[in-house]
Amino acid sequence: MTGIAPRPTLEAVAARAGVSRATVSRVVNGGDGVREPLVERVRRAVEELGYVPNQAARSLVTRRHDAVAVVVAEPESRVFADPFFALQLRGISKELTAQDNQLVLLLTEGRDDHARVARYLAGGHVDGALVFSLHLDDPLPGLIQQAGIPTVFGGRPGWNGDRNDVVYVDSDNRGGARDAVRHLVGLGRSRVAHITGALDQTSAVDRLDGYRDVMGDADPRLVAEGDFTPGGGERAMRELLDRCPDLDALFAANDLTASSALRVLRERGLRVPEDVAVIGFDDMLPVAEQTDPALTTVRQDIEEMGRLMARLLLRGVEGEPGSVVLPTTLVRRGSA
Amino acid sequence: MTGIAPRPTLEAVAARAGVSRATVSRVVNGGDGVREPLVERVRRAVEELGYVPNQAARSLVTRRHDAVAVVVAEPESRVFADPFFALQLRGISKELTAQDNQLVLLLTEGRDDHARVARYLAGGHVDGALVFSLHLDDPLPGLIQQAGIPTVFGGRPGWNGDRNDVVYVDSDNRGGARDAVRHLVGLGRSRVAHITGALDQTSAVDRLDGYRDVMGDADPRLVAEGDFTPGGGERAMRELLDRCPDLDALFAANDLTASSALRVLRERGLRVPEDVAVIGFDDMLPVAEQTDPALTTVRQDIEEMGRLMARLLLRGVEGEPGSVVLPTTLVRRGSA
DNA sequence: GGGTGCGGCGAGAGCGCTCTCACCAGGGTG
DNA sequence: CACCCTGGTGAGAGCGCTCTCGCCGCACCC
Repeated sequence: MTGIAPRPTLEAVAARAGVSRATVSRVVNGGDGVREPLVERVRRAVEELGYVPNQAARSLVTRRHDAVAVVVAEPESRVFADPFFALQLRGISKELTAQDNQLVLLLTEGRDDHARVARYLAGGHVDGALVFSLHLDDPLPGLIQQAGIPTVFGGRPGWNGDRNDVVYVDSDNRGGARDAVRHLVGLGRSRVAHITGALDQTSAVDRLDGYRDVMGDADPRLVAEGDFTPGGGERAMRELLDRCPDLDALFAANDLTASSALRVLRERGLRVPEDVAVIGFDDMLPVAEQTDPALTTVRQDIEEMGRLMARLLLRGVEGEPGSVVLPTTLVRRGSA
Repeated sequence: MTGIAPRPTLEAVAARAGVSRATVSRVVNGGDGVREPLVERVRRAVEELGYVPNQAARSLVTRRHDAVAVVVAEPESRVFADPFFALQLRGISKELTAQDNQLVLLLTEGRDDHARVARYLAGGHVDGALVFSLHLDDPLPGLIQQAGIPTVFGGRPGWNGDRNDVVYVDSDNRGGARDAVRHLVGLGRSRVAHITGALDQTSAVDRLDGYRDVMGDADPRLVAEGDFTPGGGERAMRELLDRCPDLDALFAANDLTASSALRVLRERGLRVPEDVAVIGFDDMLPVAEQTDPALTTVRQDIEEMGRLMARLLLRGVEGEPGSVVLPTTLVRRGSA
């Protein structure tokens, strides 16, 4: 329909401003070492022609891309229906935008995709990668490390400790869990139960560890395994009530779990918080605020985690000594 | 730490295979017009050297990028905590991956970002754009159309009709709403209320229109304005009950709204579905299945919408006559 | 006044690829 | 036997940019 406007090149701008290509390039890239009147003339020419640098040409010589890949391994669809990830993505996007970087999103579906992602990353299309490693046995992080590009992980990767060149950003899952359980104990509760998350994820393991830090191994029957989903939470809660009808508090591994637990408790005629005090984890607003009663929970600043991941990556992973663990805060509402 | 492996070039592969650069290029790009033995030799050389084409160099000459931008205007943070978008993104990602395209995610925060996005798109970094235009007064779609790159919209854009060169993918919001309301009427309900979505979004307007298609303008007091959020749903439900205590059914603009309405109804001592039958919209699983009773709702295949958007864009927008509206289905659960 | 230094600018190479074009077989055709 | 295709291959230009290098003019100093 419309004639495609031929995009102006550096050459065109140079001609219009009456200078060389090199000078235009200098101005476009910050203008150091060019005298003011020339800078002005070039700026005007750029403006008038609507010049936009060709990123492909630029990358070809600089070998930089001003682009970062965000890799999300998604073995189960559950992960993606999770506002958690969306918020983190948002934080990442904000930071990248602020630094004039683009966000290339790589979602993987199953094992076959791993090779594809690894090839893409190794292919030098992006300057770095932000990786969400969700499961302990996920081969993806390893493949990516092999690709040899700067990488920051979201959440502590499973193979912990043995590789100290790994940079990650995580919440203080263990500390947050401790705070929650201590709060319950401070309320005078002594039979504090815990529904874990999916234990192939470090966040779930860390939260369980936090619980144990306070409760010790007192009564192992007070711990039931969940999987972060409402369905798993429901099952675990029933299990717990059958095993330990005398429990007087619950620390759930996340808000979704806590929310289903709340339903089971009501169904059994137990009052919250009078009979059983309940605390969740995440502070996912649509969930935590809408339960009845509203959920006391451990807040983690998810968006900030994302932002930090991006910042760490861009500031150059090499310089950074290690990882960042963000603090959590207990948010008191009605349930405990 | 490690010596950075110098990535092999076409030249290197050509040398190893004993052919010219041109021939290697041909093989890498499909191998048409090259005789079998040569193809084999080149393939082996590629394999041995671990050659990966340099996308920047390629784009420089082809002016293609094999990358598509996904633009999400996000005036409110609400949008992003929405699984809706995540699912669509997933569909898009699957389709793009299948076609060897990359997904560049552009999230906009407020007005200032619009110019940035427009510049990026006009800058020819991507081959096309998928745009989620959420609000009627959003200037972004206009700006993007100006950028002159192929575009497919997610959801019918606000400025409807007057531009028939606009391609979009949408659910049959109006038809789905009709089905829902008809179902309620079929249940013998006559006082069917409606809580709308945010009426600056076409999906909300279309669902309201669907409601009116069945109910006519009978009793305007049976319609209350919501905004797709739980808070708005709660307020609207109270309003409705105060105005029309005799209502016996509710069609809510989405599941989140329906879910809060359910809570208000219970709080007022009304039974669902005996006293008031309730239907939502979306079939967002974590929400719709976890309410009490489980929510009857209008399902839209969100992931398929995303996939279709990508397909439409890649298949060449020019050839396509127009837009696609996907059907919805009523999912019966306990609430109606 | 002639060297020396230095900062601003332009010339030109070259990043790794695609694509046009010319070349060169080899096999039909008149 | 000269001719023309036709299909496979290589040579080479050039995409738009950055960056090194060398030149030039202008102090500055001995």
